[in-house]
Amino acid sequence: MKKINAKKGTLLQQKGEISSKVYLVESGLLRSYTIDEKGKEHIYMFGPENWLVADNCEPNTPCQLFIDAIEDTIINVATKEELLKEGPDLNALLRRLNTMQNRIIMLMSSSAKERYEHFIKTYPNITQRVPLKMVASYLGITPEALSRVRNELSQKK
Amino acid sequence: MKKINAKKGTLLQQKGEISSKVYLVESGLLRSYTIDEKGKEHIYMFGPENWLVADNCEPNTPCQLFIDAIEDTIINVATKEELLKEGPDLNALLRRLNTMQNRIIMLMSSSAKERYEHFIKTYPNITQRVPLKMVASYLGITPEALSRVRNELSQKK
DNA sequence: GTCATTTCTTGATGTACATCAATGCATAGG
DNA sequence: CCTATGCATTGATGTACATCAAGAAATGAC
Repeated sequence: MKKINAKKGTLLQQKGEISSKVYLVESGLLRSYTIDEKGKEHIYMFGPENWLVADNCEPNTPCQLFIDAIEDTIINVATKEELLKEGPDLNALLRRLNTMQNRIIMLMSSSAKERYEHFIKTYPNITQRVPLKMVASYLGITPEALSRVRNELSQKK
Repeated sequence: MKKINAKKGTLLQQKGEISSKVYLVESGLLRSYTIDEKGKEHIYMFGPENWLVADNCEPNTPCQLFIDAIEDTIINVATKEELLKEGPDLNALLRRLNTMQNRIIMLMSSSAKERYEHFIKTYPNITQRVPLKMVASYLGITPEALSRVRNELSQKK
């Protein structure tokens, strides 16, 4: 468990690396994402204070995610082996599974607008801290589409 | 840990129930799914032999998923508390996280065709055992769209 | 401060997929 | 055996979103 200080913009991990680490965010903000064949980014997860950010790839296979710092960030880094030995936090794991389940259901059944509304309710602080195009990427839509959704919502009031 | 025998069509759990159980499939096939406001089903997961099927909802809150038997199925049922006491299988948990990560990335970045191709590679046996409309539901597309995708793919050869 | 870069927005157009409707085939139940 | 129900396919049409392009506003580099 090593504490490191990642300046905004620092790339912590690349897609394709074998030995992926686990990043416990103390302060700041990380993000994990893929880049598809067309060169398009898809944000998988934001990692604000107290989040555990990791690529959940299979052991000894190349990972899928890039991880970088959106803000200057202080992180505790560990290998997965270290973490397993320490005995991982079961409740945290279950919470993580819950988050992912919600995300999957959301992606399968909700419109762009519904996803955005859910996002600002669930992560109000993050919305302020990242460019909107990253929110769009997290929601699985384009920045243009998000802009129009926001327009519509502000009209309504 | 109680062993039960669920006939094809049996509903094991409803959306909205508080105390959701964990179902370890011995033989047969389960499925978990939601129904959205428009009455549309979205299959969250198939549970063939040796799969653990569960709604990963937060403790003491209403769950989101229906779970039923697609085939005559033999299951071991446990409460989450029981399972936690026994000490859960960490590797299984990590594999689960990996599966969900792949699913999320797939939903965010792939076309209907790509998702279907990935599905038949990953779950070749399931494709044979369920109606295509359930595959479509799992992939997040309509049966009509899946039919056209399959058409296209068979033309190509 | 100035210039360059990124971000956000707006409009025009394109497209992948949904929806709706009709038909042919299975399958299951009485 | 016959009928009802569910499943798969096909065609016509609709729509939510993507893509492309341009401009304005904010941010950052030096």
